[in-house]
Amino acid sequence: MDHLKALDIYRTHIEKYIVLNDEEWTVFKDHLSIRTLKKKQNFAEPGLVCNEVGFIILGSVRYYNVREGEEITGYFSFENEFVSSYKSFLTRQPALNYIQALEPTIFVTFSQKSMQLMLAPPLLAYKIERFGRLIAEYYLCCYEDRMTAFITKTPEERYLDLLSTGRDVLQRIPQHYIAHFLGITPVSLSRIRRKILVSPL
Amino acid sequence: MDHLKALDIYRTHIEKYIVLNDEEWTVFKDHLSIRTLKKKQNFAEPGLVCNEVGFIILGSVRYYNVREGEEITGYFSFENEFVSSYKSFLTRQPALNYIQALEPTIFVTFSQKSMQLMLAPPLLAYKIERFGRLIAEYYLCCYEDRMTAFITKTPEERYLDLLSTGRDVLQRIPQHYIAHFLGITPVSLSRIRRKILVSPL
DNA sequence: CCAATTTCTTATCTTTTGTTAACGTTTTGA
DNA sequence: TCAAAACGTTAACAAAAGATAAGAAATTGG
Repeated sequence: MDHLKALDIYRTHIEKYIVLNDEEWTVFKDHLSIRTLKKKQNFAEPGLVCNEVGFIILGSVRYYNVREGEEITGYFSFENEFVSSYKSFLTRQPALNYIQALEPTIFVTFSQKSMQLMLAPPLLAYKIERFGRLIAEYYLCCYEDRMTAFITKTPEERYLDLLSTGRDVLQRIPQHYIAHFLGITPVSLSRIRRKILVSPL
Repeated sequence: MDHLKALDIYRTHIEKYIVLNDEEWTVFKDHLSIRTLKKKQNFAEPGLVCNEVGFIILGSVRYYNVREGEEITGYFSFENEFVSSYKSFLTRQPALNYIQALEPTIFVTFSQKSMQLMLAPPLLAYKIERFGRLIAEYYLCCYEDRMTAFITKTPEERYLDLLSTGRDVLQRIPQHYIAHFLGITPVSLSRIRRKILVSPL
């Protein structure tokens, strides 16, 4: 995967948010970097401000917190999704969570500083405001769905939802990560799976 | 509470997001409405697109879903907070939840249509893009905190957090609403409260 | 002011979930 | 390739939470 190819993919995907002409893209592109992580390396970690918003070209990450020595996985992201400890990025407060590569992962990233520069009025400001708005809205919709599921559904239902909509998530991710993502323990998820196997639906 | 007073309060509060000069305010103001709800009336409901973003001048609301005939309260908002079924507002898909006034409540609102009009390039567009970005970011930070608490904390800890940071929430809201907000049943919350009373800290 | 409703607590019983540990399988990395 | 580590399942027990019901207290709405 060479850099130009990665940037092309990025440009194509953000066209859902903002369409840049060649002049704008030239400026924007200079604010983008390629970042690669090996498996288990961190994109973000607690105590450090997350200064970047990434976009996964290839690979995947998990978001997790450490509580009483245990890792609790809260979320995953895959190809063509944005990745950031976004509250930290926005507020410049230290992050509370790790973001860790689950496999060798290639990102296109821009920094908080670049965001500020591009928001300063010359060429791109207007479109970057929109870009920032749409990224925030994208995250917000994810969170709203997830929060609603937690309030109104049982762990078993959330697992079944994941089964039906979950693309290849369940194949690519260790099951005990999925368990925490669902808000339960790995043992409990194993029980739910057996129950479903025995009496499917 | 007369309308001019309410609009003044609104203008003051949104200055955290965008500062409008008098000309801009004049235009913006024409897109604002005052909406009042009696106790138990709905700001939004399932099946209908939520076409407004409100801001509470006086009063409070709860967000809730209905599941198997039971109302499950997921969130609250009070004075000086935005109110909307925001994903519905953004996507123009029907909302999944009710938003109900907990007491007689006064809102300043703008509509989806106004948002679109103000985003169309003449005077305000740039500032409205920013406004939209900052509202989305505001919501996103709320959601991120809440989601993290759900993944990493027990119901008892979430209740203690609410006790320490909860302003007057606990005084103003029936306890069984709080219970669902914490992700547990009212009976269970009652038990947690007793446990804390018996052995505080 | 008072009856009706809502709210909170408590008790009992049931179900679900967590904890710990054991065991077999799979994956990993040197 | 092979030993170590990670992973998933299962069992047994403990702890937490849900369901239901009853009763007291508080609030509400005529």
